[in-house]
Amino acid sequence: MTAITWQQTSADGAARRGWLDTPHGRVETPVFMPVGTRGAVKAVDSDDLKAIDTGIVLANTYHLMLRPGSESIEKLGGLHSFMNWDRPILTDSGGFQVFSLDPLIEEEGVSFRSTVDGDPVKLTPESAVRIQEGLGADIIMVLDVCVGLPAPPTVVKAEMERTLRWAERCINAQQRSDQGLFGIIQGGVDPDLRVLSARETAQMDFPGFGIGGLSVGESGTDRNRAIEAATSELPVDRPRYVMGLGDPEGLVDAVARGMDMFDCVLPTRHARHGKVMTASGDLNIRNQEYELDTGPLDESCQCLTCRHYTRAYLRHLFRMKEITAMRLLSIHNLSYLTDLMRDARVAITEGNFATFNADFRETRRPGSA
RNA sequence: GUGGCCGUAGCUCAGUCUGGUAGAGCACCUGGUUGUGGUCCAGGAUGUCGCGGGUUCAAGUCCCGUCGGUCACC
Repeated sequence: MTAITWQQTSADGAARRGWLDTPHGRVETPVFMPVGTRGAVKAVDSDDLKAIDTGIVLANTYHLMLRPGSESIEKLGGLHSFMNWDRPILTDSGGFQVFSLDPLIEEEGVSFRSTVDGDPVKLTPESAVRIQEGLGADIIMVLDVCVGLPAPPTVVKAEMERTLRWAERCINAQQRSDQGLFGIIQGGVDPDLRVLSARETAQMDFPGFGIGGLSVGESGTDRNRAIEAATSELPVDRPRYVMGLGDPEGLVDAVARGMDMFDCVLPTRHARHGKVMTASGDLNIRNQEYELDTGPLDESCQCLTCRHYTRAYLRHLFRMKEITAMRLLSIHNLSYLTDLMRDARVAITEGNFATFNADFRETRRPGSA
């Protein structure tokens, strides 16, 4: 009995719908997972997330190991209890920080300088697993090396191979049986490397697979090709998680190619910067054109923000840097992506995903509003 | 009343000594941010240089006058 299982409930072309079962319940896929780096999705709380119908959230090993420390969280009863979230949680391993914080990478592990106090911090495949076991998420990730693109092919290949070696070490380090450890596929935008990485990773029999190293500046065409290459080698009965992907078009592209899970800071970060995702395209709430606009952010949205507040009011709050603006815009953007995935699931079941995809793209086009 | 200082973009002010394309920060108007540092970056619009006269090829800058503000002293 593995902690994490996934089963397909319907499909339309390559797109697929399913159930992801975890110790904290079932999540319908495809699903978007809000990012709660330090045990909180910025600007919103767990009640807000439930109102949005968030099924699962992500938290971050690197940030939580520094503060408050996984030992503290373990003593406090684990991450679920700590953050008052009784639905599934996925923790990222710190692999992305390998990319974003530019640490020293050695075969043993990676060495960072702490972003909190400047102290040297080391993360190895074994310690990444140990820390994630202390945090107690339902799904944990292997420590990988995410290479910034573009990068020399030799570097992409070498770090993809290092990720494979580290994946083995993570499996050997795992002690808890009530968590699902996902492997991560690397290989940049080279389809051959993606195939190789996926084949080797799939042989390790993980209960699910992350596709990492994307959404780091590559074109949509390159990303889709990399996803397709990786998928060709992945088992059909395991969930596929595209790490860091969050732009609406990218999500639908990935769902069309059989991807099941996504996480991204985009909806919440954009919210804090005034950018709003809507069915008729993105808009910037600080723009002057909304000064006297009494409509909702998105006519087709039923979120708390769209039910109660006007664009004019939200523009005012945002320009005045009122904390409430961040909460309300975050609620909306998270709702938009959550609802987009819900609509995709329905379309898959009804067998009209292609129509859904075409309509989505048409209405998102600039000026179509 | 006398003396000093100040008056330049919506705001706060550089630039005046030593004349040579009207500037900065903030604010304003746009764009960017993908396994999170509420940041940051990039671009754009903005002028009766208080007013009047003079000197000069050329004045925000030098000279004279004047108006307004402010401080000190009577």
